[in-house]
Amino acid sequence: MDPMLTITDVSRRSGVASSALRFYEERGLIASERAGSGHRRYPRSVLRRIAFIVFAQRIGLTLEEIAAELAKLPADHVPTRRDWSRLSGEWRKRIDERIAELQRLRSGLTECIGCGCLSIDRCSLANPADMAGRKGQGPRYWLG
Amino acid sequence: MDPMLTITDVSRRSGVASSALRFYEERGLIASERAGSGHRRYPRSVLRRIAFIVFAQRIGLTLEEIAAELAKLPADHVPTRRDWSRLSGEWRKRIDERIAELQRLRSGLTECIGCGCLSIDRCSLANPADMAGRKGQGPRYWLG
DNA sequence: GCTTGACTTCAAGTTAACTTGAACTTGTAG
DNA sequence: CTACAAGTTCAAGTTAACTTGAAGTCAAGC
Repeated sequence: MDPMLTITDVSRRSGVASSALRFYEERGLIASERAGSGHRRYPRSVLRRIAFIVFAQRIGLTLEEIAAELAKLPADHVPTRRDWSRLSGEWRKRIDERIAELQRLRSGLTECIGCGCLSIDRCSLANPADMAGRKGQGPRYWLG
Repeated sequence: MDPMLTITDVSRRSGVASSALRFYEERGLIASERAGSGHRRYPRSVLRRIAFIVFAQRIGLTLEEIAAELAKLPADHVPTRRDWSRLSGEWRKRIDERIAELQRLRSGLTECIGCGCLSIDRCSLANPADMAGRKGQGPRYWLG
C-alpha cells in the first residue's frame, strides 16, 4: 500500500533497466526521492513520464530533445493529460515527414532500383530530411 | 576521359566523405584499384554501389546488413538492374512495418496522449518491432 | 628546388544511450 | 548472526558509423 516505488518496481513495470533509470535521472529526465537508506523512491507518476520518454524515442527524438520537452511541464503539480498533450505539437509533423520519406523510398524501390536509374547522377531518392538523432556527423547529406 | 575516378571525384559525386569511402572499403562494401602511386582509383560502377548503400541506410539497414546484401551481387560482371533489384526483396516489408509503426505512433499522439491513457499499465503504443540498427543493447523492449 | 594540394596509413577521438564492473552499504529471511 | 539480494556511486566499456590528427608520400606549378 506504500505509494512509493523502488527502482526495481519501476524497472519491472516500465521495461526500462534500472541502469537506464539512473541514467535518465542523471540527465534530468526523471527524478526520485530518497528513502532514509539512500535508496531511490519513485511516485507512480514517474511511470507515465517514462512512457512518454519511450514513446518519444520511438518517434526518433533524442534524450536531449525529450528532456527539453519534459522541462516544459508545469513544476507545481502532477501533469494532467492536457499538460501532456501540449507537448506533442511538433511531433506530428515530424512523424508525417518521416512517413513521407519512407513512402518515397518504398516507391523508389520499385521504380528506381527496378528500372535501373539508381545512379548518383540522376536519382534523388535518398534525401537528407529528418534523420532524427544524428546531427553534425556522418556524410548523410544527399543533394537531390 | 580517363574512365577511372579518384577518391575526391567519387566523394564529390556521391556526397559521401572520402574518409567514409575508405571506411566502406575497409568494411568490404566497396573496392578500389590502385594507381602506381598507391592512390585509389574507382570504376564508375562504384557510384551506383554507393547510391545503393546510402539508400539502404535511409531505410534503416546497418552497414553490416548492407555488406551482406552486396555480397549477393555476382562477382563476374558489373551488376545489371536485374541484379540490383533482386536485392530489395526483404526491404519492402521492412519499410511497410516501419510506416505502420509510425502511423500507430501518430494516432497514439492524438488518442493516447490526448485522452490521457499514456500509462505503462494500459498503453501499448511503443512496441519493439523493427528498431533497425540497434540490437542487443538498450532497454527498448516494451511489452504491449 | 620548393610549395601546395591530394593522397596514404594507422591510431585515437566522437556521439548517443546505455551497460558493466568494482567496491560498498542496506534490508530481509532464516 | 549470517547470508544474500537489492541498492548506491563512480569510472570505464560498448556499438555504429564515421571523423580527426599525425606523419609521411607523390604530382604539378612556378
